[in-house]
Amino acid sequence: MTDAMPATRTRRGSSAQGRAEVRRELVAAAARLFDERGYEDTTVDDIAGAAGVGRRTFFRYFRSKEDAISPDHEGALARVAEVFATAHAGEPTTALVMRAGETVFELYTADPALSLRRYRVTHQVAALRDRESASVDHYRRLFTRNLRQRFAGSPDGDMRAAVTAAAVVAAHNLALREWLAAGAPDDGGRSCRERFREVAALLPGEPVRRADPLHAVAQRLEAAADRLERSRLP
Amino acid sequence: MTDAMPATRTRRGSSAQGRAEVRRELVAAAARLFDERGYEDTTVDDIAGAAGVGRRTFFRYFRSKEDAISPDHEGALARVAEVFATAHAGEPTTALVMRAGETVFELYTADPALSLRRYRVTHQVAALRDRESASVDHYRRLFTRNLRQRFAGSPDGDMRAAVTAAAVVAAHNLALREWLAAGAPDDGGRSCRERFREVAALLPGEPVRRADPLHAVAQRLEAAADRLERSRLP
DNA sequence: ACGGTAACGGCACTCCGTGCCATTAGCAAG
DNA sequence: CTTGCTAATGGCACGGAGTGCCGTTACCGT
Repeated sequence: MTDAMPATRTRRGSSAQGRAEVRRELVAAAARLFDERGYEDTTVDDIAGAAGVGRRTFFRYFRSKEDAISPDHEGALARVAEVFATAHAGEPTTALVMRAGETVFELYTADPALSLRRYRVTHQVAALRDRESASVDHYRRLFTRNLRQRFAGSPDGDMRAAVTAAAVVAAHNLALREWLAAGAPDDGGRSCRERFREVAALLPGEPVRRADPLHAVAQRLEAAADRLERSRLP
Repeated sequence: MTDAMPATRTRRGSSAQGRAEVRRELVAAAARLFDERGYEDTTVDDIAGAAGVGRRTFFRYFRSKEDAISPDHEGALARVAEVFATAHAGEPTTALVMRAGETVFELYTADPALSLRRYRVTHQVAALRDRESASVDHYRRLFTRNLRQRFAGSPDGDMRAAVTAAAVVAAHNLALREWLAAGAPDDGGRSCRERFREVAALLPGEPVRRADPLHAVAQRLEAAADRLERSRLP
Protein backbone atom coordinates (compact mmCIF):
# COMPACT_ATOMS: atom_id res chain seq x y z
CA MET A 1 0.00 0.00 0.00
CA THR A 2 1.15 3.56 -0.66
CA ASP A 3 1.33 4.17 3.07
CA ALA A 4 0.29 7.30 4.96
CA MET A 5 2.67 9.71 3.20
CA PRO A 6 4.32 11.01 6.37
CA ALA A 7 4.32 14.60 5.19
CA THR A 8 7.94 15.22 4.27
CA ARG A 9 7.74 18.89 5.10
CA THR A 10 10.75 21.08 5.68
CA ARG A 11 11.88 20.94 9.26
CA ARG A 12 11.51 24.56 10.21
CA GLY A 13 12.75 24.28 13.75
CA SER A 14 16.20 23.12 12.77
CA SER A 15 17.88 26.49 12.58
CA ALA A 16 17.66 29.23 15.17
CA GLN A 17 15.48 31.34 12.86
CA GLY A 18 13.38 28.27 12.23
CA ARG A 19 12.71 27.83 15.91
CA ALA A 20 11.78 31.47 16.27
CA GLU A 21 9.44 31.16 13.30
CA VAL A 22 7.70 28.10 14.69
CA ARG A 23 7.36 29.81 18.04
CA ARG A 24 5.81 32.90 16.47
CA GLU A 25 3.35 30.78 14.54
CA LEU A 26 2.36 28.92 17.68
CA VAL A 27 1.86 32.18 19.58
CA ALA A 28 -0.18 33.64 16.74
CA ALA A 29 -2.31 30.51 16.44
CA ALA A 30 -2.92 30.40 20.18
CA ALA A 31 -3.84 34.10 20.39
CA ARG A 32 -6.20 33.81 17.43
CA LEU A 33 -7.91 30.64 18.64
CA PHE A 34 -8.21 31.81 22.25
CA ASP A 35 -9.73 35.04 21.01
CA GLU A 36 -12.13 33.53 18.49
CA ARG A 37 -13.13 30.28 20.13
CA GLY A 38 -12.37 30.91 23.79
CA TYR A 39 -9.58 29.58 25.96
CA GLU A 40 -11.40 26.61 27.42
CA ASP A 41 -12.73 25.45 24.09
CA THR A 42 -9.30 25.46 22.48
CA THR A 43 -7.15 22.38 22.96
CA VAL A 44 -3.42 22.12 22.55
CA ASP A 45 -4.09 19.88 19.56
CA ASP A 46 -5.98 22.76 17.94
CA ILE A 47 -3.08 25.17 18.44
CA ALA A 48 -0.45 22.74 17.23
CA GLY A 49 -2.55 21.78 14.25
CA ALA A 50 -3.18 25.42 13.31
CA ALA A 51 0.56 26.05 13.43
CA GLY A 52 1.30 22.95 11.37
CA VAL A 53 3.21 21.03 14.01
CA GLY A 54 2.48 18.06 16.20
CA ARG A 55 1.05 18.23 19.66
CA ARG A 56 4.28 16.92 21.14
CA THR A 57 6.24 19.72 19.52
CA PHE A 58 4.00 22.32 21.13
CA PHE A 59 5.21 21.23 24.53
CA ARG A 60 8.81 21.57 23.36
CA TYR A 61 8.19 25.29 22.84
CA PHE A 62 5.91 25.97 25.82
CA ARG A 63 5.76 24.43 29.24
CA SER A 64 2.00 24.61 29.32
CA LYS A 65 -1.05 25.67 27.35
CA GLU A 66 -1.15 28.93 29.32
CA ASP A 67 2.42 29.75 28.36
CA ALA A 68 1.42 30.14 24.73
CA ILE A 69 -0.44 33.35 25.54
CA SER A 70 1.89 34.72 28.23
CA PRO A 71 4.71 37.14 27.48
CA ASP A 72 8.27 36.12 28.28
CA HIS A 73 8.30 37.04 31.95
CA GLU A 74 11.39 34.96 32.63
CA GLY A 75 13.46 37.06 30.27
CA ALA A 76 12.07 40.30 31.70
CA LEU A 77 12.73 39.10 35.23
CA ALA A 78 16.34 38.42 34.28
CA ARG A 79 16.70 41.91 32.81
CA VAL A 80 15.29 43.51 35.94
CA ALA A 81 17.66 41.47 38.06
CA GLU A 82 20.50 42.71 35.86
CA VAL A 83 19.46 46.31 36.47
CA PHE A 84 19.63 45.74 40.21
CA ALA A 85 22.89 43.83 39.99
CA THR A 86 24.70 46.50 37.98
CA ALA A 87 23.26 49.48 39.85
CA HIS A 88 25.67 51.91 41.42
CA ALA A 89 25.50 51.85 45.20
CA GLY A 90 25.11 55.62 45.27
CA GLU A 91 22.02 55.72 43.06
CA PRO A 92 18.97 56.85 45.00
CA THR A 93 16.69 53.90 45.64
CA THR A 94 13.66 55.58 44.13
CA ALA A 95 15.49 56.27 40.89
CA LEU A 96 16.70 52.69 40.78
CA VAL A 97 13.32 51.06 41.24
CA MET A 98 11.82 53.37 38.63
CA ARG A 99 14.55 52.41 36.20
CA ALA A 100 14.07 48.74 36.96
CA GLY A 101 10.31 49.00 36.56
CA GLU A 102 10.47 50.77 33.24
CA THR A 103 12.53 47.91 31.87
CA VAL A 104 9.46 45.69 31.89
CA PHE A 105 7.31 47.97 29.73
CA GLU A 106 9.29 46.94 26.67
CA LEU A 107 7.88 43.46 27.07
CA TYR A 108 4.52 44.89 26.07
CA THR A 109 5.27 47.97 23.99
CA ALA A 110 7.43 45.96 21.60
CA ASP A 111 4.29 44.48 20.01
CA PRO A 112 1.20 46.55 20.94
CA ALA A 113 -1.21 44.53 18.80
CA LEU A 114 -0.21 41.24 20.37
CA SER A 115 -0.26 42.77 23.84
CA LEU A 116 -3.76 44.03 23.23
CA ARG A 117 -4.94 40.59 22.18
CA ARG A 118 -3.27 39.01 25.18
CA TYR A 119 -4.88 41.58 27.45
CA ARG A 120 -8.34 40.91 26.07
CA VAL A 121 -8.04 37.15 26.42
CA THR A 122 -6.30 37.21 29.77
CA HIS A 123 -8.91 39.38 31.40
CA GLN A 124 -11.74 37.17 30.25
CA VAL A 125 -10.37 33.88 31.54
CA ALA A 126 -10.01 33.40 35.28
CA ALA A 127 -7.24 30.85 34.91
CA LEU A 128 -5.13 33.25 32.86
CA ARG A 129 -5.82 36.14 35.24
CA ASP A 130 -4.55 34.05 38.11
CA ARG A 131 -1.48 33.06 36.15
CA GLU A 132 -0.80 36.70 35.39
CA SER A 133 -1.13 37.53 39.08
CA ALA A 134 1.41 34.86 39.89
CA SER A 135 3.83 36.22 37.29
CA VAL A 136 3.45 39.75 38.60
CA ASP A 137 4.17 38.49 42.08
CA HIS A 138 7.52 37.20 40.88
CA TYR A 139 8.48 40.78 40.02
CA ARG A 140 7.26 41.91 43.43
CA ARG A 141 9.44 39.32 45.14
CA LEU A 142 12.46 40.31 43.08
CA PHE A 143 11.96 43.98 43.98
CA THR A 144 11.42 43.06 47.62
CA ARG A 145 14.64 41.07 47.86
CA ASN A 146 16.72 43.86 46.40
CA LEU A 147 15.04 46.58 48.41
CA ARG A 148 15.47 44.59 51.59
CA GLN A 149 19.21 44.64 51.02
CA ARG A 150 19.15 48.34 50.23
CA PHE A 151 17.08 49.15 53.30
CA ALA A 152 19.13 46.95 55.55
CA GLY A 153 20.04 48.96 58.59
CA SER A 154 16.98 51.11 58.38
CA PRO A 155 14.34 50.78 61.06
CA ASP A 156 11.38 48.91 59.54
CA GLY A 157 13.61 48.00 56.62
CA ASP A 158 11.76 44.82 55.78
CA MET A 159 8.39 46.50 56.02
CA ARG A 160 9.58 49.39 53.92
CA ALA A 161 10.97 47.03 51.31
CA ALA A 162 7.74 45.04 51.14
CA VAL A 163 5.60 48.17 50.86
CA THR A 164 7.81 49.92 48.31
CA ALA A 165 8.12 46.85 46.11
CA ALA A 166 4.39 46.23 46.15
CA ALA A 167 3.68 49.89 45.42
CA VAL A 168 6.07 50.03 42.47
CA VAL A 169 4.71 46.86 40.93
CA ALA A 170 1.13 48.00 41.44
CA ALA A 171 1.85 51.34 39.81
CA HIS A 172 3.51 49.58 36.92
CA ASN A 173 0.46 47.45 36.38
CA LEU A 174 -1.88 50.41 36.63
CA ALA A 175 0.09 52.29 34.01
CA LEU A 176 0.16 49.24 31.81
CA ARG A 177 -3.55 48.56 32.13
CA GLU A 178 -4.45 52.14 31.36
CA TRP A 179 -2.19 52.05 28.31
CA LEU A 180 -3.87 48.84 27.12
CA ALA A 181 -7.35 50.16 27.86
CA ALA A 182 -6.52 53.19 25.71
CA GLY A 183 -5.86 50.87 22.79
CA ALA A 184 -2.10 50.51 23.29
CA PRO A 185 -1.04 53.68 21.42
CA ASP A 186 2.36 53.08 19.84
CA ASP A 187 4.30 55.96 21.40
CA GLY A 188 7.21 53.79 22.43
CA GLY A 189 5.72 53.39 25.88
CA ARG A 190 6.07 57.06 26.81
CA SER A 191 2.55 57.34 28.22
CA CYS A 192 3.21 54.23 30.26
CA ARG A 193 6.41 55.56 31.73
CA GLU A 194 4.97 58.96 32.54
CA ARG A 195 2.03 57.48 34.38
CA PHE A 196 4.30 55.05 36.15
CA ARG A 197 6.58 57.84 37.38
CA GLU A 198 3.73 59.31 39.39
CA VAL A 199 4.24 56.57 41.93
CA ALA A 200 7.50 58.15 43.05
CA ALA A 201 5.55 60.87 44.86
CA LEU A 202 3.61 58.25 46.85
CA LEU A 203 6.53 56.09 47.93
CA PRO A 204 7.68 56.21 51.54
CA GLY A 205 10.60 58.59 52.02
CA GLU A 206 14.19 57.47 51.77
CA PRO A 207 15.29 55.64 54.91
CA VAL A 208 18.29 56.72 56.94
CA ARG A 209 21.47 54.92 56.03
CA ARG A 210 24.47 55.10 58.25
CA ALA A 211 28.03 53.91 57.96
CA ASP A 212 27.65 51.22 60.56
CA PRO A 213 30.06 48.27 60.82
CA LEU A 214 27.17 46.04 61.84
CA HIS A 215 25.40 47.02 58.68
CA ALA A 216 27.83 45.14 56.45
CA VAL A 217 27.61 42.02 58.59
CA ALA A 218 23.83 42.04 58.53
CA GLN A 219 23.79 42.63 54.80
CA ARG A 220 26.06 39.69 54.16
CA LEU A 221 23.97 37.46 56.39
CA GLU A 222 20.85 38.49 54.57
CA ALA A 223 22.46 37.88 51.21
CA ALA A 224 23.55 34.43 52.34
CA ALA A 225 20.05 33.63 53.55
CA ASP A 226 18.64 34.83 50.26
CA ARG A 227 20.99 32.63 48.31
CA LEU A 228 20.05 29.67 50.44
CA GLU A 229 16.37 30.38 50.03
CA ARG A 230 16.70 30.80 46.29
CA SER A 231 18.86 27.71 45.86
CA ARG A 232 16.11 25.64 47.42
CA LEU A 233 13.65 26.66 44.75
CA PRO A 234 13.46 24.15 41.91
CA MET B 1 -20.57 -15.54 45.42
CA THR B 2 -20.51 -13.36 48.49
CA ASP B 3 -20.04 -10.32 46.29
CA ALA B 4 -17.85 -7.32 46.97
CA MET B 5 -19.51 -6.24 50.22
CA PRO B 6 -20.11 -2.61 49.23
CA ALA B 7 -18.97 -1.27 52.57
CA THR B 8 -22.17 -0.20 54.25
CA ARG B 9 -20.51 2.60 56.15
CA THR B 10 -22.37 5.43 57.78
CA ARG B 11 -22.90 8.31 55.40
CA ARG B 12 -21.14 11.04 57.30
CA GLY B 13 -21.78 13.83 54.84
CA SER B 14 -25.54 13.71 55.18
CA SER B 15 -25.92 16.21 57.97
CA ALA B 16 -24.29 19.61 58.16
CA GLN B 17 -21.92 18.45 60.88
CA GLY B 18 -21.21 15.37 58.82
CA ARG B 19 -20.16 17.49 55.88
CA ALA B 20 -17.90 19.58 58.09
CA GLU B 21 -16.39 16.42 59.51
CA VAL B 22 -15.68 14.92 56.11
CA ARG B 23 -14.17 18.18 54.98
CA ARG B 24 -11.90 18.36 57.99
CA GLU B 25 -10.74 14.80 57.41
CA LEU B 26 -9.98 15.55 53.78
CA VAL B 27 -8.02 18.66 54.72
CA ALA B 28 -6.11 16.77 57.38
CA ALA B 29 -5.35 13.90 55.01
CA ALA B 30 -4.21 16.27 52.28
CA ALA B 31 -1.99 18.27 54.63
CA ARG B 32 -0.43 15.14 56.06
CA LEU B 33 0.17 13.47 52.71
CA PHE B 34 1.50 16.62 51.05
CA ASP B 35 3.84 17.11 53.97
CA GLU B 36 5.06 13.52 54.22
CA ARG B 37 5.07 12.39 50.61
CA GLY B 38 5.22 15.65 48.68
CA TYR B 39 2.54 17.44 46.73
CA GLU B 40 3.34 16.04 43.30
CA ASP B 41 3.60 12.49 44.54
CA THR B 42 0.21 12.60 46.19
CA THR B 43 -2.82 11.87 44.02
CA VAL B 44 -6.39 12.82 44.70
CA ASP B 45 -7.09 9.12 45.02
CA ASP B 46 -4.59 8.97 47.87
CA ILE B 47 -6.27 11.84 49.71
CA ALA B 48 -9.76 10.50 49.22
CA GLY B 49 -8.68 7.01 50.23
CA ALA B 50 -6.94 8.30 53.37
CA ALA B 51 -10.11 10.15 54.33
CA GLY B 52 -12.24 7.10 53.64
CA VAL B 53 -14.27 8.53 50.79
CA GLY B 54 -14.32 8.04 47.05
CA ARG B 55 -12.39 10.09 44.57
CA ARG B 56 -15.57 11.56 43.17
CA THR B 57 -16.60 12.79 46.59
CA PHE B 58 -13.33 14.69 46.99
CA PHE B 59 -14.30 16.89 44.07
CA ARG B 60 -17.65 17.56 45.69
CA TYR B 61 -15.82 19.19 48.60
CA PHE B 62 -12.99 20.89 46.69
CA ARG B 63 -12.82 22.36 43.23
CA SER B 64 -9.29 21.14 42.72
CA LYS B 65 -6.45 19.26 44.36
CA GLU B 66 -4.85 22.57 45.31
CA ASP B 67 -7.99 23.69 47.14
CA ALA B 68 -7.54 20.95 49.70
CA ILE B 69 -4.50 22.75 51.16
CA SER B 70 -5.70 26.33 50.69
CA PRO B 71 -7.53 28.26 53.39
CA ASP B 72 -11.03 29.52 52.70
CA HIS B 73 -10.12 32.70 50.87
CA GLU B 74 -13.61 33.05 49.41
CA GLY B 75 -15.13 33.35 52.85
CA ALA B 76 -12.46 35.79 54.00
CA LEU B 77 -12.92 37.86 50.86
CA ALA B 78 -16.61 38.08 51.61
CA ARG B 79 -15.93 39.21 55.18
CA VAL B 80 -13.54 41.90 53.98
CA ALA B 81 -16.12 43.09 51.47
CA GLU B 82 -18.61 43.26 54.32
CA VAL B 83 -16.27 45.48 56.33
CA PHE B 84 -16.02 47.88 53.43
CA ALA B 85 -19.74 47.77 52.75
CA THR B 86 -20.75 48.54 56.33
CA ALA B 87 -18.05 51.14 56.97
CA HIS B 88 -19.11 54.57 58.11
CA ALA B 89 -18.38 57.22 55.49
CA GLY B 90 -16.64 59.36 58.08
CA GLU B 91 -14.13 56.71 59.13
CA PRO B 92 -10.58 57.66 58.13
CA THR B 93 -9.43 55.60 55.17
CA THR B 94 -6.31 54.37 56.91
CA ALA B 95 -8.30 53.11 59.89
CA LEU B 96 -10.72 51.38 57.57
CA VAL B 97 -8.13 49.50 55.54
CA MET B 98 -6.35 48.42 58.71
CA ARG B 99 -9.61 47.11 60.11
CA ALA B 100 -10.36 45.30 56.86
CA GLY B 101 -6.88 43.80 56.70
CA GLU B 102 -6.95 42.52 60.24
CA THR B 103 -10.08 40.59 59.44
CA VAL B 104 -8.07 38.17 57.35
CA PHE B 105 -5.63 37.18 60.09
CA GLU B 106 -8.32 35.08 61.72
CA LEU B 107 -8.20 32.82 58.71
CA TYR B 108 -4.78 31.73 59.89
CA THR B 109 -4.69 32.33 63.62
CA ALA B 110 -7.79 30.21 64.15
CA ASP B 111 -5.71 27.06 63.65
CA PRO B 112 -1.99 27.83 64.01
CA ALA B 113 -0.84 24.23 63.60
CA LEU B 114 -2.70 23.77 60.35
CA SER B 115 -1.53 27.16 59.09
CA LEU B 116 2.05 26.20 59.82
CA ARG B 117 1.70 22.96 57.89
CA ARG B 118 0.09 24.79 54.99
CA TYR B 119 2.87 27.37 55.03
CA ARG B 120 5.58 24.72 54.93
CA VAL B 121 3.98 22.85 52.06
CA THR B 122 2.97 25.91 50.10
CA HIS B 123 6.43 27.42 50.13
CA GLN B 124 8.03 24.25 48.83
CA VAL B 125 5.74 23.73 45.84
CA ALA B 126 5.86 26.25 43.03
CA ALA B 127 2.32 25.49 41.90
CA LEU B 128 0.96 26.22 45.37
CA ARG B 129 3.03 29.38 45.73
CA ASP B 130 1.58 30.67 42.48
CA ARG B 131 -1.90 29.82 43.60
CA GLU B 132 -1.34 31.67 46.83
CA SER B 133 -0.13 34.68 44.88
CA ALA B 134 -3.29 34.63 42.82
CA SER B 135 -5.45 34.42 45.95
CA VAL B 136 -3.60 37.32 47.53
CA ASP B 137 -4.14 39.34 44.41
CA HIS B 138 -7.89 38.92 44.85
CA TYR B 139 -7.61 40.78 48.15
CA ARG B 140 -5.52 43.46 46.49
CA ARG B 141 -8.18 43.94 43.81
CA LEU B 142 -10.92 44.14 46.41
CA PHE B 143 -9.00 46.79 48.36
CA THR B 144 -8.22 48.66 45.15
CA ARG B 145 -11.88 48.81 44.09
CA ASN B 146 -13.01 50.19 47.42
CA LEU B 147 -10.16 52.67 47.73
CA ARG B 148 -10.76 53.89 44.20
CA GLN B 149 -14.29 54.81 45.23
CA ARG B 150 -13.02 56.53 48.35
CA PHE B 151 -10.34 58.43 46.43
CA ALA B 152 -12.63 59.31 43.54
CA GLY B 153 -12.32 62.98 42.75
CA SER B 154 -8.75 63.20 43.92
CA PRO B 155 -6.38 64.08 41.07
CA ASP B 156 -4.22 61.00 41.56
CA GLY B 157 -7.03 58.92 43.04
CA ASP B 158 -6.54 55.78 40.99
CA MET B 159 -2.80 55.74 41.56
CA ARG B 160 -3.24 56.31 45.28
CA ALA B 161 -5.80 53.53 45.45
CA ALA B 162 -3.55 51.09 43.60
CA VAL B 163 -0.49 51.92 45.71
CA THR B 164 -2.31 51.94 49.04
CA ALA B 165 -4.08 48.65 48.36
CA ALA B 166 -0.88 46.94 47.27
CA ALA B 167 0.98 48.32 50.30
CA VAL B 168 -1.65 47.15 52.76
CA VAL B 169 -1.80 43.67 51.29
CA ALA B 170 1.98 43.39 51.17
CA ALA B 171 2.27 44.45 54.80
CA HIS B 172 -0.38 41.95 55.76
CA ASN B 173 1.55 39.18 54.08
CA LEU B 174 4.82 40.25 55.65
CA ALA B 175 3.27 40.20 59.11
CA LEU B 176 1.73 36.83 58.40
CA ARG B 177 4.95 35.32 57.08
CA GLU B 178 6.94 36.55 60.05
CA TRP B 179 4.34 35.13 62.40
CA LEU B 180 4.51 31.79 60.63
CA ALA B 181 8.30 31.84 60.51
CA ALA B 182 8.26 32.40 64.26
CA GLY B 183 6.36 29.15 64.67
CA ALA B 184 2.87 30.68 64.70
CA PRO B 185 2.73 31.56 68.41
CA ASP B 186 -0.84 31.31 69.61
CA ASP B 187 -1.32 34.83 70.94
CA GLY B 188 -4.60 35.35 69.18
CA GLY B 189 -2.82 37.05 66.31
CA ARG B 190 -1.68 40.00 68.37
CA SER B 191 1.90 39.91 67.05
CA CYS B 192 0.52 39.78 63.53
CA ARG B 193 -1.70 42.79 64.03
CA GLU B 194 0.99 44.85 65.69
CA ARG B 195 3.46 44.23 62.91
CA PHE B 196 0.76 44.88 60.33
CA ARG B 197 -0.10 48.25 61.88
CA GLU B 198 3.38 49.52 61.12
CA VAL B 199 2.32 49.90 57.51
CA ALA B 200 0.14 52.84 58.43
CA ALA B 201 3.26 54.97 58.83
CA LEU B 202 4.41 54.14 55.31
CA LEU B 203 1.15 54.77 53.50
CA PRO B 204 1.04 57.76 51.13
CA GLY B 205 0.42 60.98 53.00
CA GLU B 206 1.39 59.63 56.37
CA PRO B 207 4.47 60.80 58.25
CA VAL B 208 7.60 58.66 58.33
CA ARG B 209 8.46 57.12 61.65
CA ARG B 210 12.03 56.69 62.78
CA ALA B 211 13.48 54.31 65.34
CA ASP B 212 16.78 53.27 66.84
CA PRO B 213 19.09 51.96 64.09
CA LEU B 214 20.91 49.55 66.42
CA HIS B 215 17.62 47.97 67.31
CA ALA B 216 16.96 47.50 63.63
CA VAL B 217 20.29 45.76 63.12
CA ALA B 218 19.56 43.35 65.91
CA GLN B 219 16.12 42.72 64.48
CA ARG B 220 17.62 41.96 61.11
CA LEU B 221 20.16 39.60 62.59
CA GLU B 222 17.37 37.70 64.27
CA ALA B 223 15.35 37.59 61.07
CA ALA B 224 18.34 36.41 59.07
CA ALA B 225 19.05 33.69 61.61
CA ASP B 226 15.41 32.65 61.41
CA ARG B 227 15.60 32.37 57.67
CA LEU B 228 18.78 30.33 57.86
CA GLU B 229 17.21 27.98 60.37
CA ARG B 230 14.06 27.67 58.34
CA SER B 231 15.88 27.06 55.08
CA ARG B 232 17.62 23.98 56.43
CA LEU B 233 14.59 22.55 58.19
CA PRO B 234 13.06 20.00 55.80
C1' DA C 1 -43.44 1.76 57.82
C1' DC C 2 -42.60 4.38 53.79
C1' DG C 3 -41.41 7.53 50.24
C1' DG C 4 -38.56 11.53 48.96
C1' DT C 5 -34.13 13.67 49.04
C1' DA C 6 -29.49 14.06 48.62
C1' DA C 7 -24.96 12.32 49.16
C1' DC C 8 -22.27 8.72 47.57
C1' DG C 9 -19.21 5.58 44.64
C1' DG C 10 -18.08 3.99 40.34
C1' DC C 11 -17.52 4.35 35.46
C1' DA C 12 -16.20 6.53 31.35
C1' DC C 13 -14.59 10.39 29.10
C1' DT C 14 -11.67 14.68 27.73
C1' DC C 15 -7.64 16.96 28.14
C1' DC C 16 -3.05 18.29 29.99
C1' DG C 17 1.62 17.12 30.41
C1' DT C 18 5.55 13.68 29.96
C1' DG C 19 8.61 9.67 28.79
C1' DC C 20 10.05 6.94 25.14
C1' DC C 21 11.49 5.92 20.56
C1' DA C 22 11.81 5.47 15.61
C1' DT C 23 12.24 8.60 11.83
C1' DT C 24 14.41 12.07 9.20
C1' DA C 25 16.09 16.70 7.86
C1' DG C 26 20.21 19.22 8.06
C1' DC C 27 25.05 19.42 8.33
C1' DA C 28 29.96 18.27 8.40
C1' DA C 29 33.65 15.31 7.10
C1' DG C 30 35.71 12.09 4.01
C1' DC D 1 28.52 12.03 -3.80
C1' DT D 2 28.40 9.28 0.20
C1' DT D 3 28.50 8.51 4.98
C1' DG D 4 27.72 9.34 9.66
C1' DC D 5 26.35 12.37 13.41
C1' DT D 6 23.13 15.51 15.67
C1' DA D 7 18.96 17.26 16.85
C1' DA D 8 14.19 18.29 15.92
C1' DT D 9 10.10 15.95 15.08
C1' DG D 10 5.77 13.32 15.63
C1' DG D 11 3.49 9.37 17.09
C1' DC D 12 2.33 6.40 20.90
C1' DA D 13 1.16 5.32 25.43
C1' DC D 14 0.64 6.48 30.10
C1' DG D 15 -0.61 8.87 34.56
C1' DG D 16 -3.31 12.18 36.63
C1' DA D 17 -6.81 16.07 37.04
C1' DG D 18 -11.42 17.27 36.57
C1' DT D 19 -16.41 16.33 34.90
C1' DG D 20 -20.91 14.21 33.49
C1' DC D 21 -23.83 10.58 34.35
C1' DC D 22 -26.27 7.10 36.85
C1' DG D 23 -27.61 3.47 39.95
C1' DT D 24 -27.44 2.86 44.87
C1' DT D 25 -28.33 3.83 49.56
C1' DA D 26 -28.31 6.11 53.97
C1' DC D 27 -30.91 9.55 56.23
C1' DC D 28 -35.15 11.97 57.47
C1' DG D 29 -39.79 13.76 57.65
C1' DT D 30 -44.49 12.13 57.39
